[in-house]
Amino acid sequence: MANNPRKNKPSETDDNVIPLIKGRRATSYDVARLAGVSQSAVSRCFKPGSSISSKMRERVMKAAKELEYQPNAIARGLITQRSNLVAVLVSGRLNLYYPEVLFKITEELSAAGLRALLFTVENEEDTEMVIEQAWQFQVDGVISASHMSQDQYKILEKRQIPVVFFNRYFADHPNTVVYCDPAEQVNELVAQLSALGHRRAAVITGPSENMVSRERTIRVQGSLAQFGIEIVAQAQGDFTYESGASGLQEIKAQSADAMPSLVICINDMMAMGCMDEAQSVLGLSVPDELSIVGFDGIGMGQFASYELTTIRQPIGRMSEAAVKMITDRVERPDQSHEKRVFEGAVIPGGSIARAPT
Amino acid sequence: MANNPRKNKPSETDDNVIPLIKGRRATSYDVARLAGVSQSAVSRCFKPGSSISSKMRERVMKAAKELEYQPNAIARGLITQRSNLVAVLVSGRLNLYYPEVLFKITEELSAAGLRALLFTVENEEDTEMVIEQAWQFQVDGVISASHMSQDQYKILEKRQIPVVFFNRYFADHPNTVVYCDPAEQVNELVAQLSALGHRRAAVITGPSENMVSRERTIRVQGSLAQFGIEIVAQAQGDFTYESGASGLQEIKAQSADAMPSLVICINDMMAMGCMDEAQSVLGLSVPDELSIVGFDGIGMGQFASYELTTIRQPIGRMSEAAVKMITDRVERPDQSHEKRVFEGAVIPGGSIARAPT
DNA sequence: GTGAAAGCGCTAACAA
DNA sequence: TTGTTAGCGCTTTCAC
Repeated sequence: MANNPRKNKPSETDDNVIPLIKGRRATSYDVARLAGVSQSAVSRCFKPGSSISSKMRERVMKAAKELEYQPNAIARGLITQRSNLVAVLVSGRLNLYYPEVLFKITEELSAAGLRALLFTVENEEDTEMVIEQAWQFQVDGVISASHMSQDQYKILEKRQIPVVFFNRYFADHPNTVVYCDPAEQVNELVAQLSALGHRRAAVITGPSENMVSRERTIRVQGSLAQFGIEIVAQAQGDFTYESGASGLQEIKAQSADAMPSLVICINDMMAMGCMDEAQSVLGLSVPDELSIVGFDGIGMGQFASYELTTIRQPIGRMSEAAVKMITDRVERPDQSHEKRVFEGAVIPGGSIARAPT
Repeated sequence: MANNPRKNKPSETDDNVIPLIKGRRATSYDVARLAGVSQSAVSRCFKPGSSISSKMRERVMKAAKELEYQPNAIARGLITQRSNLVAVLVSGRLNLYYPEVLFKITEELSAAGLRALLFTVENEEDTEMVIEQAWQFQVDGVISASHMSQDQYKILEKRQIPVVFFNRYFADHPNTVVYCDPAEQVNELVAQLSALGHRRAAVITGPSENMVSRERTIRVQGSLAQFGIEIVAQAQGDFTYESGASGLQEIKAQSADAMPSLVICINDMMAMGCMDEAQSVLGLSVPDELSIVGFDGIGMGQFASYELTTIRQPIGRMSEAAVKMITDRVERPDQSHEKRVFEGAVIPGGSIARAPT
């Protein structure tokens, strides 16, 4: 760096000649010099809870303000081995079809003094790259709301980077997880549907490798069985609007003789696609001829065109929990794994009615 | 750091005693020692385009792989004065009502080798804080898709942090900007509407302090005037679905005697709210009794319940441009300001029809 | 309570 | 081509 004349510890001669090179950001040394104190004193002023006299603090802060000094988080991270960066992994689909999640997580991280390093992940190779990037940037932790293989997780584990899974986990490998298991609410909702006379249902699931989809599907199947409602057709979607629409067509094909009176979609976005397809294409009125329910509780589901009956996830509390779990594990890396399970909440809507006779 | 016995340049005795402390991440020194080369040789291997022999590279890479070494981006950033971090500022509303934007920007940043440090901004004070945070983290640049005052911008300017504004700019202050001016497309669409016999229109605007809203409103007003279409009512919304709905009510109140045959909403989300309100609450059929158009071209607008006629922004190309402009200015900070203006594209939909007679 | 000094992991002169 | 060396800006002992 010969072309940068700057030195961390300026010589006596520099002292008066160059109070502050124009355009260069002030360092703790600049502040120290201006305040006439040692550099470590400046450092202490910016570290909460260090022993320092009030006159010292005052002098330093005055100089700092004058130079617009703010500690360099990168340099701090280098020495403290804490970057205050958390990698947040989301898939494009998640963000498009459930934007609330990313938003809430970022807010909670921010409230905890952490910054979100955002990564969008579309496939396994992306995840691979993202893990390396996160490692290079010394992230303190990872919140993963996208797909991650067990092998990939093991890399993070070996590197001792705390990971919190958001709405997914490995059943056969210990991990820290926050998710929503709406078992009770599924029962509650299916009970309602049963009381409304529904006896023949169809299900539109998400991708088979997706945890959330699998869990919800199992809950739904269990509840339907318990209430004696038959599953006459089942289609697999990919959480998108379009797949909700095509899913309904598939259901129709599967049950050529008699359509079910109820379609349970494993997320709201598919439920919306399904509803539109029913009304616009198949000419089935919702809810009079076909009842539809979803999962998630996304904002759009409540638009007047849909008024979707659904089971909401407590995204705010889940995000808060995820961040808390990360910070806990950053503080104490030996902390054991933990699984925090939240309940859902049935959101009544206009998309269900008494089964047609 | 007395409890960390590690030294960057290990003494001879360390050499054999501690090949690699368990659980600690490998540094370039560890790799150098294992490969039996100097530390700077390791550094060179990881810097593309540096002169190094192939056998050296091979040896180093072998050792690096063995130790799972990846260069520390934080330390690198400290010395190169380049963090490879770009602050991305979005408002919660933008992300909820236009999630494509954040997604695209992040993807493009990633393709350019930059990481997105995500900040959600709700108000002026947030922006203030975010600017300080970004400064502390030594971000190479800022992409702002949320509100920022001119004073706040000047802080960034003084600190020589390149800023690219996404769909907003200061008219009276030089700045670097990417935005969409759909002047042509507004004309094109209004011409169509005129041909369909519309003579009385209403407009639902966004917040008056919002650039995008103001620009679009002006374009719309100009075009309507040009085609001799009267604006019989105008309501102000805040880009949300709800404000689209209430906006229509306000329009109805303003034009008690005779409703307009056309409502132009300044974004899609309000258009959707407006459409739902028209059909579900006011019992006005869209498009037969009321034509509605929007702006943005969000995915949801194309759902079968809406099939919104709208003017799309080329988000992908705009994001690409924004990232290019940032990287250019990181390379050469003296680069002059630039304004890249994109056109829109009319997306035909089912939300407009011949004006009722 | 304060300052001196070491060093976090890396890059980039410079010398060999 | 390779090694030596001097920092990047900060935190944290350790003396005083």
